[in-house]
Amino acid sequence: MPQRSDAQANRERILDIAEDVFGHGGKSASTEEVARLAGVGIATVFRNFPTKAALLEAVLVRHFNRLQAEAEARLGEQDPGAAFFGFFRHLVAGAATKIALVEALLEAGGFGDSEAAEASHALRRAVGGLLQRAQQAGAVRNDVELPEVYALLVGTSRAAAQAPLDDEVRSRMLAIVFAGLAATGRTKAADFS
Amino acid sequence: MPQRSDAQANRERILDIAEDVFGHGGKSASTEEVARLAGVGIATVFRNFPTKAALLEAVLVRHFNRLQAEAEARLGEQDPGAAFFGFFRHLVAGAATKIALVEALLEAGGFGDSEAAEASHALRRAVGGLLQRAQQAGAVRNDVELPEVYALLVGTSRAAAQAPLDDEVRSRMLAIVFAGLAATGRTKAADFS
Amino acid sequence: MPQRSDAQANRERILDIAEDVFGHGGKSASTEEVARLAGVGIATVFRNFPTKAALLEAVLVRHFNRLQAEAEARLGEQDPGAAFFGFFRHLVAGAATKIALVEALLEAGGFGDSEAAEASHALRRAVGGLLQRAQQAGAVRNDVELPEVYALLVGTSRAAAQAPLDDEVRSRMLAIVFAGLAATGRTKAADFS
Amino acid sequence: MPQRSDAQANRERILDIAEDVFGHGGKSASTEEVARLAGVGIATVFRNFPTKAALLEAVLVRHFNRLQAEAEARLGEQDPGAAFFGFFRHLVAGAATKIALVEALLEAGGFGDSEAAEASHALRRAVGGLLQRAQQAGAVRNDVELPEVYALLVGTSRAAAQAPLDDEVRSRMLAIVFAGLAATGRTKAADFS
DNA sequence: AATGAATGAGCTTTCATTCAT
DNA sequence: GATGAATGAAAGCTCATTCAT
Repeated sequence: MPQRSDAQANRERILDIAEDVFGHGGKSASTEEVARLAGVGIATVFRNFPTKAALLEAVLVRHFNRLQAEAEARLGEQDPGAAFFGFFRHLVAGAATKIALVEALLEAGGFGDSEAAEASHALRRAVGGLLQRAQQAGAVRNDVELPEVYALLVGTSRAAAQAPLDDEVRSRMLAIVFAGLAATGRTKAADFS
Repeated sequence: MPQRSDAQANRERILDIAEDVFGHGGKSASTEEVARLAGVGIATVFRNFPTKAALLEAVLVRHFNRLQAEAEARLGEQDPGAAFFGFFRHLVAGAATKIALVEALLEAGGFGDSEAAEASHALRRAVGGLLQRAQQAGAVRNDVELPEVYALLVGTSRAAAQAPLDDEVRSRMLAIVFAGLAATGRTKAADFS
Repeated sequence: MPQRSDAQANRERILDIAEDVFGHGGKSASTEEVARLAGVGIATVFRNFPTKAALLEAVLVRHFNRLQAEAEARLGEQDPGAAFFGFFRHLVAGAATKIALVEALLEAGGFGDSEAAEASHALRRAVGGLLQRAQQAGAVRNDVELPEVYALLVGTSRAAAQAPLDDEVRSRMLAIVFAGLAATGRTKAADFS
Repeated sequence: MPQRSDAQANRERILDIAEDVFGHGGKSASTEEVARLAGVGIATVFRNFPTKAALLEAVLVRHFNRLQAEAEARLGEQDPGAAFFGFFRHLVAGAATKIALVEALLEAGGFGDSEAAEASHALRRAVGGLLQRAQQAGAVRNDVELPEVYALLVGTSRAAAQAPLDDEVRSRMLAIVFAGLAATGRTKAADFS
């Protein structure tokens, strides 16, 4: 029972734990477990997030924002191909234990006009930026477009989030996708595999 | 609410509805909804499938068996490349509204030594057969192996199962994956896209 | 599935099995188990006994009637003391695995005007006859009356019906009660222990 | 429906009501009825006792502990015979409306190594203490042992718990048992009847 | 007459959410 | 603000009973 601890700190701790709990157990994990692991009362969770959906959304927004920041940071890298494929790999690797997050990734429009929808779109735009640069640099075929690339990002993340997919298989799976995305056969993309 | 209409027909209708319901809502959809949509009492569902898990398993077994039959039928086709890529496309297209089923696809071993586990492995073996023939025929790179191919099958299915992914995007997504799998650049696989 | 078997035989088999099932599991045992063990369909049970309560009652009536017959048979024995104490011991020993039956023994008035109530009263009267003769013969104290004797019969039966009460303990328990009932200390009653 | 009145008081009220409800209806009485009579929501019952079995156990433990305390208090009495027979009478009188509790009394070992098993054994030991002192004082025959005495305790309680057994009959029933337990004929024990 | 599939009410248990402290 | 006890609406599952065959 933390006394007079800063409310903001509580909110962050709840989000951290929720990300973990929902990541492992899916959205069907219980709010009470979040509260318990966060070391706060259940009512404190509901004070900060009036609804379970709101909590889930907050987790997603934060996660999307992080990914967006990561993507935008890579926009400034020298090698646009390395930037694009590196981000792709980074996102998929990070999804390994975040089932619920990945589930939400594609539901772009499913959030209504919520903050989560906006965060999701912003991430998508950032990925679009990486793709465009990679195409202009000749690292990715010019005839692919964002929707299918994004779908692949989500799909491979989803595959990686399941339990029995070890690192090596994930790597080989990505090598195939990258080969398909690469401008000239698979040679170039293989560099990032 | 039909009574005593025909036991076998009832069982099949329950399975059909359950495939639909669990396909959309995931395994968290309620058994009661299955019963209601099937037009039977809740107890009838539980008479046929003593447990919710048993119902889900029965749905999966039937689905896996269908896919396996489809895969094995294609083993006899003349063009091994067309057989492999055609089946891949077929499976992904069919996954469009079957979220939970796809979820279960990768959980392969998670069923203990149940019937579902065996059905899942049988499907995997059948896919392995298609892959092997396609490689021998030079349609698929020799350095890819079943685990990553299966992961891609699952991942792209998962991506396709989400709501706002229309046919064209799905097709273009698969074109990328097929290009990555194709033996010589993307030329060959593109034929099946 | 017995075909065209005599209906009466079915009824008897159901009663036999029900006595066993309810004896072990109490009245909360399921009717379906009775049907299964009797080798008949569930509907056959309900055709013969329109209600679970009716089945239970039929079991009780038969059991009470048997005990009554046994008691009345002993009325003709030469030694009234041996007749009384012997019947007491017989009833308690027989109760060992018949929880539900014993439960019902004391509920004399609880059956309304049903057949079971009559059977229960008839048994009670028969026990009264044995008691009276034993008292007239000087084997049982004259100041005890049927209500408390019947209560002891039921109580010791109940104790014996519980699982971990082995034969020897039951015997020693009865020896105490018999000593209390005997006219002159415990000497006489001990003869029957 | 009081809210947040006082947790401990609520817990006690639930236990009180449960003792009553299970006492009358046996363990097949519904938890929902306990909640309703206690004036709390069903979930409140399950918050305090995570399982129906746990609730039943808690009721039993409390009951056993009370009886044990009573027995031990009587260990200090001057007249060991009065202590033993008095406790016997007290326990049987108290059982009048506690069918299920009495049922549980003999199932002693049936609880695994739960708290209820320990409480039951402790009670049994306390009764053993009373018995031993009464025997040393010459108030109870030396050749009786705890198992049969305990069985009689349970059996007479069971008999007394049934509906139509009025006070006088119960008293006369006990007089018989006490006469059987008494060291020299029935003279001595009759004093406590 | 016999069957067993179908039924719906009811039970135990869980969980998001509210509210008195 | 924070707490956690209390809530009621499901959910999964069982069982006595009915009814078409």
